[in-house]
Amino acid sequence: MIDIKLILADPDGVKAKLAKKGCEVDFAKVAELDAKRRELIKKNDELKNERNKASAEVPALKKAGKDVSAVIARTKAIGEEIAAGDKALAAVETELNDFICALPNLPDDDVVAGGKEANEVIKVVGKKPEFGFKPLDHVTLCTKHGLIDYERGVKLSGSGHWIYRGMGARLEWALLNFFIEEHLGDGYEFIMPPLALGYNCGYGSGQFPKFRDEVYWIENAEAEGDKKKMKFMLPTAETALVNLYSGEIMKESDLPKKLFAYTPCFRKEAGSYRSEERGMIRGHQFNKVEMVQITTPEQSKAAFEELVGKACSLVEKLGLHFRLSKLAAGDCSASMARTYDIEVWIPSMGIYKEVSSVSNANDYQARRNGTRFKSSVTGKNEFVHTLNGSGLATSRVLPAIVEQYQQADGSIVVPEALRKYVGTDIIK
RNA sequence: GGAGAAGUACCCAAGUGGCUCAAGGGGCUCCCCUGCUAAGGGAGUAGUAUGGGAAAACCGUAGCGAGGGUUCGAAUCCCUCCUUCUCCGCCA
Repeated sequence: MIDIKLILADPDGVKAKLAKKGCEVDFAKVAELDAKRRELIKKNDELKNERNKASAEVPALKKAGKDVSAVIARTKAIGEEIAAGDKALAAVETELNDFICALPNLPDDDVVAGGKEANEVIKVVGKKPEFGFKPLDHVTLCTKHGLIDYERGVKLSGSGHWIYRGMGARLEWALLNFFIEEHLGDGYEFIMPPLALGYNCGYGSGQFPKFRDEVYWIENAEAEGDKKKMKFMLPTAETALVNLYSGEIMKESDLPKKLFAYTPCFRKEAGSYRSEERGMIRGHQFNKVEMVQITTPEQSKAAFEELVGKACSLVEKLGLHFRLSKLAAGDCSASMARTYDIEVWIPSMGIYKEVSSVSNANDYQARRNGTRFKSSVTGKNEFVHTLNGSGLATSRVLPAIVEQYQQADGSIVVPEALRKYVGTDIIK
């Protein structure tokens, strides 16, 4: 969430930044509510002070054998006033909090305004493969080689589900292994989090309340109506990892914290199907290795570059043609100040599809979930910065590999980097 | 899933309604005395969040696992929840 102090100090500046994301806001209400809040706190604190003092007289008076009924009557009256004040304060704070929490993160200064159309391609790596034959699409190729069983996936769990089989499962597993080894080599810690998370994780990562309808909820029949008892299947490991140290004060010497996790990811993806997205371009469950860094504010820019570099390096080592785009403010997700996407070429679709999205949330997520560290710069507890990047999601890498590496005879060459995991050079 | 016990600060721990706005240790920090390694003496040690204040000072408020409640007053009594430990049950 955005620091309310920043909103109060520079409402127009914040407004201008949010406008880059296409978000129109009016902060008059915030100033008003905050003034009301302070007034109520002041008044209530004074009343509490009065009550504490009066109440402290009681034992002394009792000891002296004096009548305490007058004091008690007075404190009782004050108590009633405090109760009313607390109630009013809670209402104001809830209203204020709901408003602030609904605001997206501020984009970085160098992130341009606008939506998808304003995205900027930063670099292109490799070339579109040229086939001396009519190339097949990945659905045909995967079916032909028995790599993916689309039909039985649907039979078991409905549309948007598929089954990796045989060499397909080995290829998928090889990708995951390859990513994991790379991250281990870079000194990142391997995390295997729970796949079902509590509401607080969704909130702390900035995905809730806005996206709470886009995840799968596991309902607890006995806890019906109680949100806190319900769990949801994680839509990305980011949701778990950025909450790892929530509510804690980290040591500055432990930062930057470099983590990665392999998890399946579960998403409803309601209404987002497009006719050309056949096969495994968009599914309800897919595998992803996610990188997360938790850093000091000073470290976060370098950490972002590192994550982008790592993600690019993975695609590059797989020998795939891809491009790197810097997203415009409106195309970054709500929690993020900046995002770079890596998109890999899918020949059959004639477009680039995202395989990695690297983002810096700055302190937006940390403010929501309360992750801080003792800063040697300010001497105070400061919020950390959180960054995340897919490294990588497999569901589009595998189609890209299958399509980009297909041969005239229909066989598929296994990328060099994966051979030791797959156990073969070519899938025939 | 069931039964019992517990959760107090960096750690251990006292504390069943008001001289506890949390005792006492340990540890840590500083000072003194000794002296180059030991031992002793003294002081400090509730972080944090938040309101007032130009303010580093200073004055309040909240805070004893979390959230409610009772009360003039709650670490203490009541309710709900979380976590840990012990035992039982179930189990891939």
